[in-house]
Amino acid sequence: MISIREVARLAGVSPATVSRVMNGTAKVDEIKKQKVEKVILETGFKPNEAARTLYKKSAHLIGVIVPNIENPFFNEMAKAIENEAYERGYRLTLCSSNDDIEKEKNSIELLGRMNADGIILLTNEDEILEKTKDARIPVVVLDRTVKHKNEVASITSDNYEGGRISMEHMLESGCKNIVAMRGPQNVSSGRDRFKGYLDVCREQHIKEQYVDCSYDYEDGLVRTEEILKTFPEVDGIIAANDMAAISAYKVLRRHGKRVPEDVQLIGFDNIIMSRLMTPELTTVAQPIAEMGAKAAQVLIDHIEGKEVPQKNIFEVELIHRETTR
Amino acid sequence: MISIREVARLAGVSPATVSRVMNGTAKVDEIKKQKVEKVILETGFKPNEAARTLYKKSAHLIGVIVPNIENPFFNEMAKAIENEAYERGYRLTLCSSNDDIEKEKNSIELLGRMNADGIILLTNEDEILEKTKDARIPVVVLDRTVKHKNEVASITSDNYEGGRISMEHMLESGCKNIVAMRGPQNVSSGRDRFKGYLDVCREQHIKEQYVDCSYDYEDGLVRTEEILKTFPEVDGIIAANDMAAISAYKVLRRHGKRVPEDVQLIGFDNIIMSRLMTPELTTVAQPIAEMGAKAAQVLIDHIEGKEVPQKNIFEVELIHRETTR
DNA sequence: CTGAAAGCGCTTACAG
DNA sequence: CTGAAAGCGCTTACAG
Repeated sequence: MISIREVARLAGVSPATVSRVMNGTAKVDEIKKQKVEKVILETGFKPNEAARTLYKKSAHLIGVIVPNIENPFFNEMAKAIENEAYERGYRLTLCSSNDDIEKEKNSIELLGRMNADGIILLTNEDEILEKTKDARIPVVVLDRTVKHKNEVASITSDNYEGGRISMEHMLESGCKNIVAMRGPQNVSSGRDRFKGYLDVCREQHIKEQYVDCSYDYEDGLVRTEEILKTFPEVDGIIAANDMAAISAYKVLRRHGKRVPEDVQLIGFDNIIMSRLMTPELTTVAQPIAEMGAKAAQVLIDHIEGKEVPQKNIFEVELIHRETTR
Repeated sequence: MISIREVARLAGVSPATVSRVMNGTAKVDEIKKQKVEKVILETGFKPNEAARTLYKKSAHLIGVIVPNIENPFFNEMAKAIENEAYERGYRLTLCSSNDDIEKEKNSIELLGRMNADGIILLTNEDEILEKTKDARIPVVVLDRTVKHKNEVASITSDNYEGGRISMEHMLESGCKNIVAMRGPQNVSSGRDRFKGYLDVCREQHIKEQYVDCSYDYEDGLVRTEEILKTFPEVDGIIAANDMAAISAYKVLRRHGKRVPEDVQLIGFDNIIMSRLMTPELTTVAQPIAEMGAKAAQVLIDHIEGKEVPQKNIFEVELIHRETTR
């Protein structure tokens, strides 16, 4: 690999001048500038990022930490973050624990060693929070609210409103016997969605009916069985998220229930799969792409010294498709 | 951030000794060693990777280049690669073009600047091949055969056999009027699968029937409509891959066809979604996780100077689920 | 076994 | 506008 020194020699200037031409950091005599540019083109010279990083203490790198990259929701988020970060000249490294907290901690440590500029956290683990805290890197949290003061900002959607919308829609669709899956209560999305559901119940004097459920496919299977056993008269299921709704559909079909004729079904998130499945899933959409982009924007703005809003809440929207009337 | 020099000072040794303790690259007096380790622990010192990379000209970094990360197949592959690479102490950066060839080329250039150690290519673009060639980084190709001599090795599954298996299974399942989707003919997987199908047709004196189809969901929708129009008597569809099968199922249902009663359906790949959907998809499985792991192994072995097998072909397997009898 | 020194390839005060 | 010099934080011959 050719170095800046070599380029300088070929162009008859100093390395400093080559650097200035490359980065546009100072005025350079037009003749010399063109000469340097010519040499760079001819030699295919590419500056060594490690050297730059070493000097600047910034790798133009953002770490994204997700609980589980197999989950399409996180996957789509990561994609959105990546797009925005790329536009702004930052790269991404994705750290997924897959229930392996050690790996996740390692990743954060590595992020520090690699001179990462910031972290976007989609995880709720307190251990991870600790780690990010002493990594001394700015953190933006996505899909949950701020917990610690080292966290610069949070990006969420209006999960409470989403919870209300899904219940209201089930009611409007004529369900008489609705059962909700209560999502994980250790994350704000789970709590807020459920609270929205609950408030509608109270306002309409409907008795709440729910089972607990995580956001995973496997658990969705188990919990739907539980619903069918506990509430055999159920005619509407509010799933914890789209993934659980996909499980619910499968279990309903296995039990010979037609959707939406016998049981109506609504998800949450609007992951891509919700549209690919047949029947297409009615769901409450979070603007996943916009949220991811916003997270990247806010983090990078902060890295670059700008003021950023601490709270960023996105609106949700009912996507009426085929699993409800 | 504290540096190695500071650690050395606190431990009363030279930076060289600290380095030797950290890396275990030379014998160090036990007393000093313990002292250094103590200081490292207390200070939370983490070596700066940029400095290391600069000296070693290796970032322990592998680039994975996929045509489109939205495609679950590539996604699952990347996941598998990441797991294996992580075990071996390498990180990954994912480069996805999303039809943006400029972005992809930029990514490869960046890979070079970042002192990446190797590249795993899942793409077939000739322009990309050129770029990787002059990046002078070892390349392993996944899911297609070697084209250029700068490519160290290839990892594929037995697509030809898979093509045969799917056709044979449709026949055994009693289909009388089978239509195949011919996958993209510019990639070896598409060509080989189709050839397998074709050979079974010839051996059994069956007239071949097919439409062209890409590996995408959207195209799958269009092509299935085409099948239904051109071959209204169809009772078996061999999809180009699982994604196209998911589309096919949707279109079949829209036309009131029952699966598998009226039309049987088989996919290819065994992506996770094929099991999540309802009905669960019969498919020909490629061992995605093993293939990804192998790609990482072979590449890293090569980076580390070992001899590696040039051709690595994995067996495929029929996964009989609910869309065929 | 160990330290001083050189060097990896950049960038940026500093002096002119 | 421009170059010589110092420095970013490591690692590894080299000499002892």
